[in-house]
Amino acid sequence: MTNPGSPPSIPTDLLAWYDRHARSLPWRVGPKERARGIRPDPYRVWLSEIMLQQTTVAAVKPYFDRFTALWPDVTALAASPRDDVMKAWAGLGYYSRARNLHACAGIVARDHGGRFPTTVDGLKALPGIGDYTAAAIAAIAHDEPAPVVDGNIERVIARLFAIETPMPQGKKDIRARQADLTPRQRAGDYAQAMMDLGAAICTPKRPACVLCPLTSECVARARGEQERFPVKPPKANRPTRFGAAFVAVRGDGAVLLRQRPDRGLLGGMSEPPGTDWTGEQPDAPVDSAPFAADWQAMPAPVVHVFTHFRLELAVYRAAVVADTAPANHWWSPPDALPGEALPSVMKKAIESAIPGATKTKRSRKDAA
DNA sequence: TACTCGTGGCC
DNA sequence: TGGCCAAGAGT
Repeated sequence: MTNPGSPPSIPTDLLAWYDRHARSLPWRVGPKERARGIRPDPYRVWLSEIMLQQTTVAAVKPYFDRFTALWPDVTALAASPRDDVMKAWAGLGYYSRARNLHACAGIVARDHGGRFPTTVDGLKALPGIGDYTAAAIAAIAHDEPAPVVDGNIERVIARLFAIETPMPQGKKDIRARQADLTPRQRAGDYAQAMMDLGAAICTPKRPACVLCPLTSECVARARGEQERFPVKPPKANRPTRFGAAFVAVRGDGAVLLRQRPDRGLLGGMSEPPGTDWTGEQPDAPVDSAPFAADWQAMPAPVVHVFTHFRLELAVYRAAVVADTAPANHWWSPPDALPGEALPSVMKKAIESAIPGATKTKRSRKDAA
């Protein structure tokens, strides 16, 4: 697929800009080092790309540092219990990424001798690696001229060529444009340059066109309607669901937890026992408690917004005397609670019942 | 294809 | 304040 209208100066101008303005990131080999022949570690490229899926750079940084300290290479990650990975991922969201991360590490360690495939097709065969991530790893780690298209690049190209087809149908055209633009040399730097441009200059709102190295080549800019692209359909409404969570506290401060099923929402993560989440306010949630106790309702529900619904979670607390836990439940003592695989919504629920319980002693002291 | 799947920051 | 958005993948 070729697009004769693509000015060949776009990759050249962009790489010249990148040489001066590349962001310094923990997982990145910058253009200067890259020119000296330093190659990125495919493990670190892979790990960062998985973490960065639908997630901001600022949110990823501390997780990337922790993961690489705990697991310096893919063999170490594969050898670790999956629950340790889920605990380290807690709070980052999209938990299927953590499950697939561990599965992928196992396959690379056992079936590929600890080395990642170098081709797009080989990478795409691995769990958690789709079109974008396969192209990104091939380009960044191996300088393969694979067409990388993420949300940033989609926006940049939609504006450069004023692509009117609404997303996601327009992705096909954008991918063809990107395949045509991607240079045979410095494909990894080119992909990262496009993403940096989208993140820093060609932003969704109020793009800084006066600072853009491609401003003279941008069709949308020439028409003065850069913010109209990419064209997207209107979004569906977010319904509200209701549920209840039961925070049982033992005399020593331990909290009763259970593990969620492996698939679906928050799959494989931990939580206090609770009701299902439904579209209606439950009449008597206490009837659904894991056991009879003096359940005290917290004054306000925890409100949490997921991608496609909003949750109002009524939280109940009870002091209980117990030396056993129901099947598939366990008592998590105070010093273990901050390290549990608790998604943010469940940390919020526990915090509303026991302020400070999910924070480490150090972070509590730092906050004070 | 269209839906599911988290979280936090921004204006 | 709430809608939008972020280096998407799996089904």
